[in-house]
Amino acid sequence: MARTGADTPRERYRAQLREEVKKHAWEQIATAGASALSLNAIAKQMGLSGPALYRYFAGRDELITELVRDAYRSLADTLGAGAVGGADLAALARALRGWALADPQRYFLIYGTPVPGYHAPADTTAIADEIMRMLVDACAALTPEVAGASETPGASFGAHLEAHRDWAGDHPAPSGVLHRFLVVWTRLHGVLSLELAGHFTGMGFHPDLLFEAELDGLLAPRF
Amino acid sequence: MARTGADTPRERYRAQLREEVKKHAWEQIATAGASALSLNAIAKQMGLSGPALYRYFAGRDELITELVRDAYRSLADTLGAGAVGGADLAALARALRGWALADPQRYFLIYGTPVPGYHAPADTTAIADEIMRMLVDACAALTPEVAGASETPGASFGAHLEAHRDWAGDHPAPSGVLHRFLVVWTRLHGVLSLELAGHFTGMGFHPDLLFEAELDGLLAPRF
DNA sequence: ACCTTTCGTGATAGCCTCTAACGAAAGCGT
DNA sequence: ACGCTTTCGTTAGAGGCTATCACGAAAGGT
Repeated sequence: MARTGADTPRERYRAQLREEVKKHAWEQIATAGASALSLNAIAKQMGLSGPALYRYFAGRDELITELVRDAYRSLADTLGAGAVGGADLAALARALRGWALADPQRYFLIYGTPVPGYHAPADTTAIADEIMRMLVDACAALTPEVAGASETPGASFGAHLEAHRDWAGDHPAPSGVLHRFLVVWTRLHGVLSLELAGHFTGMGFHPDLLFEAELDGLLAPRF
Repeated sequence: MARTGADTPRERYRAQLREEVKKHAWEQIATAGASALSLNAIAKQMGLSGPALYRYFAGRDELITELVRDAYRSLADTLGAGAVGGADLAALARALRGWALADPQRYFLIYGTPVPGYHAPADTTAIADEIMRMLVDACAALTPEVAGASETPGASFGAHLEAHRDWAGDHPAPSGVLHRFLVVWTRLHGVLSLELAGHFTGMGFHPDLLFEAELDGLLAPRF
């Protein structure tokens, strides 16, 4: 199968120009953040004049949505490549960190400050689910037998998840695994986002060691 | 002492108008995010015309910086009020969550996606240090005697912090406490920011229970 | 009552998004 | 190879924004 569904030369050119626009967009985002993304400036950089790009993108919002989609896709592919031959949570976590450090603003485009009005389209959230599923799988592979008993004593969150596990779809993981996944997700995002936002700069310690320490705790039988 | 250093009626009026501008700014931020903040729109809302506000704020950036400062100040006051009579980490954490839920965009203005070029002024980071110090104090109060031994076996991050504890200033806490503070900070931020960003919506479970579960782990002798 | 400082205004430049109308170019079918 | 049709890129324009400037008006201080 052809990777791009472009038979006619027009669609070919169209897809190519769209990609070039997105390339410039990522450069702008990396250097000045997503809020500074200017469709007009991109047109100038490409030697085009102003409204030309509106033949290819309905507007700034559609371009950003496309970038969000590509970011999710890139993360899913990176995690998929980082977990070849069995779901290894440690490898997944380190792949996530590497991907985030390669372009912090790309990470923030997905997991950063949300725009109050914005709602991601269905196909984007589908990729987000795919990412979450990979992490759930890795968590399930971690504790295959004692999965249900890895709860912190006194905390009834596992029981609560038992009654609210619809979001996991048809995944056969016990609720203890789902709990572990949520903890993995939130803890990794916590260290990563603070590091990427620069809140550790000037503190002196190495953020990767903090990340590894948290990861160690996540891999333990009772997290 | 007077709370505002406004003796003359001009300074009085000036401070009052600045506050009114900030009030409208917070409303805009809460409903459309910080990137949609418009100095011009605020002027119109106040019955003023365009450039009038430039008598009171040097520009959009200065207004946002002022809002960031106020947000830090508000959080520091909230945490300070939530920890009267000894530093209680659980109370501090719940006060933090309540403050964040009251205005998610205000939380993101501090801990959200950073603008690549921006650097906070010194007095703002001073309030940030004050907040961190309150959390470090609460962590120190948690484990007064076995503080140094609460490390995860195999993870040498505590030893690393021993050599890089300059950021803690003159705080007498052992490195184990500093490690615990970092873990508290990153974990609470992890759950909170994902909840505030809406990444849990549609999942069915109650985010406060997840928060409480994480907090439970944080209060344990070995986190 | 005067003088000075401050305030708010309109005008202007430059950036942005996005729409509309027009001419040019390229692909497509015959 | 020729014409038709679709698409492309352009300029012009509306409306919004930040920010600066110069001017008149208002208010405070002496």
